Amino acid sequence: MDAITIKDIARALNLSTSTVSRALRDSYEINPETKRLVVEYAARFNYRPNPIALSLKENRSRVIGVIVPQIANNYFSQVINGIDAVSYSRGYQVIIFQSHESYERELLTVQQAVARKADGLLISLSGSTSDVSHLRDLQERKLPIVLFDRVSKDLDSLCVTADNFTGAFAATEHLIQSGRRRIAHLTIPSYISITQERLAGYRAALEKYGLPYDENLIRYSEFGQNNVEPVVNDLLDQSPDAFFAAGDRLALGCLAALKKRNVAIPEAVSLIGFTNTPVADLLAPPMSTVEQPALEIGQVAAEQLIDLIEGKRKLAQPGMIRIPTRMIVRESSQPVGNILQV
Amino acid sequence: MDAITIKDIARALNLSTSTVSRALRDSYEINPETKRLVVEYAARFNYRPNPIALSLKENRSRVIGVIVPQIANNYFSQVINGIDAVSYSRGYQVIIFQSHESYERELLTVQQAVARKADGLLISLSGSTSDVSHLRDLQERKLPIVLFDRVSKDLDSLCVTADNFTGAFAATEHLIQSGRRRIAHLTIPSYISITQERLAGYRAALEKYGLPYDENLIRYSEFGQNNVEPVVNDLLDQSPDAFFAAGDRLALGCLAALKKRNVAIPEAVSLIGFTNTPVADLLAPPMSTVEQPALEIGQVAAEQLIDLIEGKRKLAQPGMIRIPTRMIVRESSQPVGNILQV
DNA sequence: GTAGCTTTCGGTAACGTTCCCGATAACGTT
DNA sequence: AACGTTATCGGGAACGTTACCGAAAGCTAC
Repeated sequence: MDAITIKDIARALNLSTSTVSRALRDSYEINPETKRLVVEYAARFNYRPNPIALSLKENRSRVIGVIVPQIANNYFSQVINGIDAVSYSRGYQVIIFQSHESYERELLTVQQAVARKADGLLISLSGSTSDVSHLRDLQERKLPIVLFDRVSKDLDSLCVTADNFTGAFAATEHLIQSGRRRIAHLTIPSYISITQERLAGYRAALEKYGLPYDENLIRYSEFGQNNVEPVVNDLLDQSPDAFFAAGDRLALGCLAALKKRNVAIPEAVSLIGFTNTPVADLLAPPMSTVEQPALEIGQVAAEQLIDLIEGKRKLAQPGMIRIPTRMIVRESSQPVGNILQV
Repeated sequence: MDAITIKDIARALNLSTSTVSRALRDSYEINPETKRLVVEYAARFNYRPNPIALSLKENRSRVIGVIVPQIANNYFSQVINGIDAVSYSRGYQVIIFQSHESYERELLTVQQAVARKADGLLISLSGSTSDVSHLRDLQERKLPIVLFDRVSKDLDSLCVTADNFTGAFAATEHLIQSGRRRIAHLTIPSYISITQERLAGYRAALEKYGLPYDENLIRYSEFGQNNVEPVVNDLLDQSPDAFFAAGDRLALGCLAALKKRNVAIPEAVSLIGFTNTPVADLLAPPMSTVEQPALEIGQVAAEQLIDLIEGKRKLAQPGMIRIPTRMIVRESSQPVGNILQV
């Protein structure tokens, strides 16, 4: 037995489909008695409106497309949780796509989302995306888009990110204040906005304390933990006394590489990550981190997008919403003299 | 401008929609010249068939519904990656739903997936699900369903899980062989199948070595790291010399609780988890784990489901596919005398 | 030269739903 | 008594696509 339709109800009750439709939507022009009949019958046979038929008819779907580089990343899955919670409570369904850090896959998934008539898109750009014209096209076709985390200034859209500058500034300042002078910065490929913001925060902190900005201490690493190790090894030749890693994977990869080389943390080098892993204080040593409010970013992004979809906010009103970060100092970035106290 | 449809092409080329449709599907009964015209025009205006219209017409959607308790869990996100890879290459799209370990949410999401005309369902049961009649109903309506990880014997479906019994047996045996005698087992609520399988493996290993099975050493914990701590504290009163945690969250929660109580690992108690976290060897101490092949479970489950959907496998042919686990011994379960060697 | 075949296309219904336009009564108004 | 109003319902089209049925034109074959 397949699902019951409005036609089945109409046939069974000797009514027309339009009457049944109106009865179910509680239209004023239907006799209360008829309404009762229809509603009861529908309830008895567990009638559910077919969302596909509705999508076809109304050219909308009550679906939000979410495109992230990777689901298997605690940061993104927490963002998705935030998106999910808000969408759910406002009557939208979420479809998740992964770009796998590939520009081509991002293009494909965006097309799929559009084909599925998603009412709006929530996107964190892939690491290899440097051209956002595919998104600009969609925006010109009036498709609501909100970017989060990995945003781009080349697109006039609403963006929701962590306060990367302030977070990076605080992390760097913390390292400087705990006596570090040669602070390496490990970050992700550079088109992505967050890279530049964090780099700017790092640089601003150096400047504040009169430290030189040494390009040899900046390294870009591709994604994936395995790619981090050679970069870290390479950086060690510059004899840094601290690492500031600009991302989740980077921080863990950095930690793993340093441990493999038997570099003492925090005695030899200090380490602080820009991340969101819940196990940071279970690591060896417990890792200092700048925490991004992933859940909140997801919630805010979803709220903004749905406001956009429902016309509560005007389209093409770009802007940047920054959610504050929180620095958590743990053992990995203690000043050397203080280690025993911890 | 909205997306171009078959009608637009027909109008522009002075053809009928049926001709255009057939031309695009490369039907033999269309003049090659006409075909060329249509295909070129479609390519030029970037025509994409509307999947919603197709779903409505064919009562299928090329969509697989995946229902997991939580996305923000490395195990599940890896499974999803496996599902995603296979589905993608076989032309299916994946829609992910979260049950948030709630039976009610599971019911709801299943209904949504069905309403969206998912061609099949891939489900890992929620922790509070003890009744699977909602799934049995769907199965009787010929909807292909494959369970993974958290499966139920009350449903005659294909199941894909890790080899929980063998994995738990190996973990317990390893603890025994490294000199532990009072091995606590921390596990999740008991309706779920994996609980029972792992418990059975644990018990079998005890029996093999003539150790008593002490129910006081078995504890069930709800999900969420915060819920683990009181359970661990309670267990410590039974003076165990080892912990075998049956899940991702449990192992981490256990580690956190033990560290908080300053219980030395592995000197005082040994710890081994049944988990999938990529940071296990970065923890303090590096945590021994029984690794579940999450990616492979996802791949196999997706393959089985798609075979089912495409009729390559007969329906209602229940079975259990067990994917081997792999035990990785790290410092947290070293015999006390050996610690310094590591 | 007529029957039958092939080639190539068009028309229409159908999937489930909503919305617009009527239609039919019963009723009230003047 | 003629007309407008209200309450209640049905019919049809439309969303994009495909499948079935048919139909015209040209051809072959007897």
